[in-house]
Amino acid sequence: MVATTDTPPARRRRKDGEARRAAILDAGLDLFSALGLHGASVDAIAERAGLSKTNLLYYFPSKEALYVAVLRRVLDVWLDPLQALDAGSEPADAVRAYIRAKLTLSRDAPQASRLFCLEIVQGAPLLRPELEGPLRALVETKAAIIRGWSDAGRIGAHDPHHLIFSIWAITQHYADFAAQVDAVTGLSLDDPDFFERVVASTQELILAGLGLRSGPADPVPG
Amino acid sequence: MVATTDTPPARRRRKDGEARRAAILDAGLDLFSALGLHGASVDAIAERAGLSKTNLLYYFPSKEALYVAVLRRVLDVWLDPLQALDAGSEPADAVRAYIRAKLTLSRDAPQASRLFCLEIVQGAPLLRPELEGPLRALVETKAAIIRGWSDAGRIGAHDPHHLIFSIWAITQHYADFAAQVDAVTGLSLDDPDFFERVVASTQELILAGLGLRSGPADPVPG
DNA sequence: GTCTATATCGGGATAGAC
DNA sequence: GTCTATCCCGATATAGAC
Repeated sequence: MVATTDTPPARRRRKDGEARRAAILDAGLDLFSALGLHGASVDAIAERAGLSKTNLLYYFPSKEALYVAVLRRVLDVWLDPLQALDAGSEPADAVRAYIRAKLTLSRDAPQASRLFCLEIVQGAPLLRPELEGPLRALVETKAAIIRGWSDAGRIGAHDPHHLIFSIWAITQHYADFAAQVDAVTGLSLDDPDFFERVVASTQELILAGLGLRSGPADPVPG
Repeated sequence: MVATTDTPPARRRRKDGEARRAAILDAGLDLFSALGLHGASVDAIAERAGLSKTNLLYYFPSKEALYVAVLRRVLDVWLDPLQALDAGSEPADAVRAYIRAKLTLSRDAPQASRLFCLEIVQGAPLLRPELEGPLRALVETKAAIIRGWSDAGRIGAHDPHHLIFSIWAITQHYADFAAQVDAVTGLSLDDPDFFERVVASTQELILAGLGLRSGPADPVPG
């Protein structure tokens, strides 16, 4: 088939290719997060992405290569909110904002959270270097900020690592264990009311742990 | 070793069978928790359990049947500590004990925690009924106890479900995300010192959230 | 870039001897 | 209860035409 538009064929093809790749990555995230690396088949991913199995393997040389590509993309989203936690803000505001950002991510990108969880639970065979490098460095930076706050008496003394882990654990729980939360309560973060209650409860818990009285609620964006 | 005693052959054989089954279940837990249902092969499980693949399939009719058996066993261990949380105790003592029990489980049975996590993250396809039945009922019972405490003014007002989820999330985090905790801190719950610090931090955080401790976490009152 | 056809293989499960 | 041999299917990946 020839190019039927006046768009230069080369450019056109490349743009389609990018869209195709993105669709494949999306489909991969869907299925890998639900079924695991070995539970998801290339065939099923291809079908969801709207192309054939062989065609998918034209874009990614192998299933594992696709999996790694999906995972890399997830990790980027992952590190994002923590980057934003900065020393300049008031501690209570910074922590509140961070909790809301993490829970928003759990609501809007639960599959990314789950895939990340699957990978870590299984020992992070592929992610280990990323965790020991960039993640560790980032956590140390932020831990230093928190320690600075407590040294200045702006928050109570608390192990910064444990604080960060606790926030991660609680906020990601609502994405990773959504099936359990739903089974027990019948609710999910997609319910706006429930979402706000979870945000408030988590903020109260963490701020109380830091010895900060829970002040006025943070502004709801939107 | 052969049966050279006067033990009746039938009884003896049955006892061996039970031991075999247990060995298979152990091996299954090892591999399923590390590789997932589809990632672990019957062959590998059999090898770890010290028998042949076909022989394993004499004890369990199929891979999935074995997987379910492993999962059921995990669930029993799972529900155990929550059962122990009772209304009679002082709230602070009950919560402290529960947190310690859960973290002890995370230390001593991390694979069980991880397998459970894998299953829930993937939507709990097999466990759903158990979650909506027994687990939900148990949580409701315990939530009622907690609500009773806050109604009586013995703890601050706090959503009981969120409290339970938070405790689960934090305590299981140290088993399920052990790879990440290790990558960031270089420590694990197997380190007795680290274990005690995690117990103390978690207890302080949760108790503060319940209003059972005022101000920053400071073990020395004064 | 996309298709059809096919090579190849691992792994779950069964048959039947002992 | 345990073994050897085998069947069979699904799934990854490749070859080659268009």
